[in-house]
Amino acid sequence: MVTIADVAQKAGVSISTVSYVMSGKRAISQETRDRVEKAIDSLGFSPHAGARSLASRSTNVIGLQAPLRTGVDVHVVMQIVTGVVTQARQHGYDILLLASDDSKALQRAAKGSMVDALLVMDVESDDPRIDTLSGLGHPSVLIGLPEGRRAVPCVDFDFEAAGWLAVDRLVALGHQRIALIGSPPEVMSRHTSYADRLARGFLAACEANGVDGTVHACPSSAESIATVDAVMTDDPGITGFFVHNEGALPHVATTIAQRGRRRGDEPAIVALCPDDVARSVPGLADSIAVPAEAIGAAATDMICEILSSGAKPAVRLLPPALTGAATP
Amino acid sequence: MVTIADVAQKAGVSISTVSYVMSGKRAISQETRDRVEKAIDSLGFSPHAGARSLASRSTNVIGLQAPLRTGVDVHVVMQIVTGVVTQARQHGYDILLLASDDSKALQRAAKGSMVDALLVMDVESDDPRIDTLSGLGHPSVLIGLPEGRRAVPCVDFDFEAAGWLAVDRLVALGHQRIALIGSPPEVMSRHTSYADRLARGFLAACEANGVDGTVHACPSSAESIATVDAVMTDDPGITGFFVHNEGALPHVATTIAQRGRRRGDEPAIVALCPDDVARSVPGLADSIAVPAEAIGAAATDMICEILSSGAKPAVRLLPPALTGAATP
DNA sequence: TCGAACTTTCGAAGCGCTTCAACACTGAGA
DNA sequence: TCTCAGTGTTGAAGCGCTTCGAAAGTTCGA
Repeated sequence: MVTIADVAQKAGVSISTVSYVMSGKRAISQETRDRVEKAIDSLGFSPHAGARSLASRSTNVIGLQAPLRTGVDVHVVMQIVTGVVTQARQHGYDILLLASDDSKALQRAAKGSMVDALLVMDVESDDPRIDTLSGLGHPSVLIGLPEGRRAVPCVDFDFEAAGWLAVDRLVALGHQRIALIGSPPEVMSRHTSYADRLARGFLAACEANGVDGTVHACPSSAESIATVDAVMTDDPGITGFFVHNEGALPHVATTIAQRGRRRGDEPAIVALCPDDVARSVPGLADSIAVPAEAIGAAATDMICEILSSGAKPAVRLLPPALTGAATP
Repeated sequence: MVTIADVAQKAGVSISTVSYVMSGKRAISQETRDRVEKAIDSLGFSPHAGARSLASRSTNVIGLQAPLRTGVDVHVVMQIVTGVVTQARQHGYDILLLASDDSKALQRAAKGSMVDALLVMDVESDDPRIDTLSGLGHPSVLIGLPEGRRAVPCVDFDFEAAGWLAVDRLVALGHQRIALIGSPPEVMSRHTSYADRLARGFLAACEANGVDGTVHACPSSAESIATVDAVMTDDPGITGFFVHNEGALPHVATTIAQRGRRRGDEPAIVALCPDDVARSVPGLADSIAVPAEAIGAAATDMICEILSSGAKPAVRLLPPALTGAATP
């Protein structure tokens, strides 16, 4: 293993000089700097992360707690993680993937000085991890928006605004009765933050626009077909659909189109999902992109800012935007 | 921060005794052990990971290079990662998620002593990372099966056997003309290892069974519908389908069923995908589960074994198994 | 010419842990 | 009684790095 001492010897300087060349924390003459850098390159030196973290009391690692259970929204989770990892590297950080999504894992990472900060995904309204985090003394950012905002920095998509946007669009297309085909029943009934916020925005917008809006939980498998069938049978007047359910989307889109054709009207669907998912489903009027990768990147930016400049905790909601009609 | 010295003082023993209690590397009397453990608990001590890695020259971290690009097989990637993370924790390891999927990232992690070993996913037939790995001096396991097996340990699903199994099943169901609806064209044309192996097994089994088999690349979006349409039009005699394309599966299943109904026969589909994906798609005859989580776990087990007992590199292929008919 | 004020480089003290050699005991065998 | 093996515990030497205080060298104004 090449150590900083080897580099120092080769460059004919002291160990501390090498260290200062690398960190830039003290002025070093150009000539010396060149010599040291050449030595570093030619020896292929890279500093021992453990030694560095021991001496500097920081690891340059961020812990990421991601919901690894398969199920809803794999694409979204994946893209958020991608955004986090990519952006972290930009800032010179690496990502430690935390296993279980409990408080224990967070504590282990923090107290063992394995990470400088923590990023927690899939936060629920009354998540016990929030308390854990505040007791930990490590900076942290939540991806998600818990109820009764505590003084914890959060980053999320503005689901409420997305609800409004979808309704506005469907109304503009001339639809008077609108249904939100949403998350699976288990997500709805846990009152997961994003599902609640979406429904809230959706219903408020319906009322503001003077149109009829209903919210329906929907399994994310093929069973979604039955759900949609039931909705369309119960109220044949519904012609506008706002779908937020990645797994169900292909089934739902097909079903709605078929039944619409059969009864002779033209239902419209606005989907809320990542862009590439929308693109792979035919027959969508429009879609609202969940900017999953951007969410991950934003959360990472925020935590890096807190780490470097001690920035204040803040809540950041990324605004929704309509994407033009997808696959015809 | 609580250090080992605090624990030692509280327990009235030396630092080294505390260390030996934790590592179990030397005999310690039960009485002393109890006292130390009580001190550890009451102080909430957890050792500094950096200090530990500096002194012991091992990090208890495994680097995982996962293909984070969205696209094909998000579920599979996700499940493999889950398997890896979960199993690693069982063995006392944590996972460092490597950003870009190039050699640089591997070198950075290894040479910086950030990890004890490397796990590399999505390996292609002639992947340059294989050479990088052998030059690194760190144990590593590939998830995937590169061509011309080098002396690198590999874990993967036995795609070739899966090809045989699917054909056997379709033949048993009475189908005489069979099509493999496979990966997207870009995957096929890169000669990605798994796609090749699947096709090889499929074609060999067709020949052995004396049935007609053809292989078709297929986009993983709704465009897959056109592909299947074309296949069924070109050769109306094809009634058995073997689908290995997660994104296309819902579309393909629907299309095949519809056209089959229209022309009055009963095509059968065997899908190759994770179990829960299969369950969410209606109309599958059977499916062959890709045991993604098990693959991740197996790879992790293998690398841990190499780390602990210096086990020999080996290739391990997980066998396919038919899962009973899915959603009716 | 002298010292103040810089600039550039260095020495050494840790950071918190592991581990080796060695020490202090105990009990058993000679 | 003395030695010897075995058991349990300790002191101290690092592991490779950062960083502080200070030394050495330079420049400049008085």
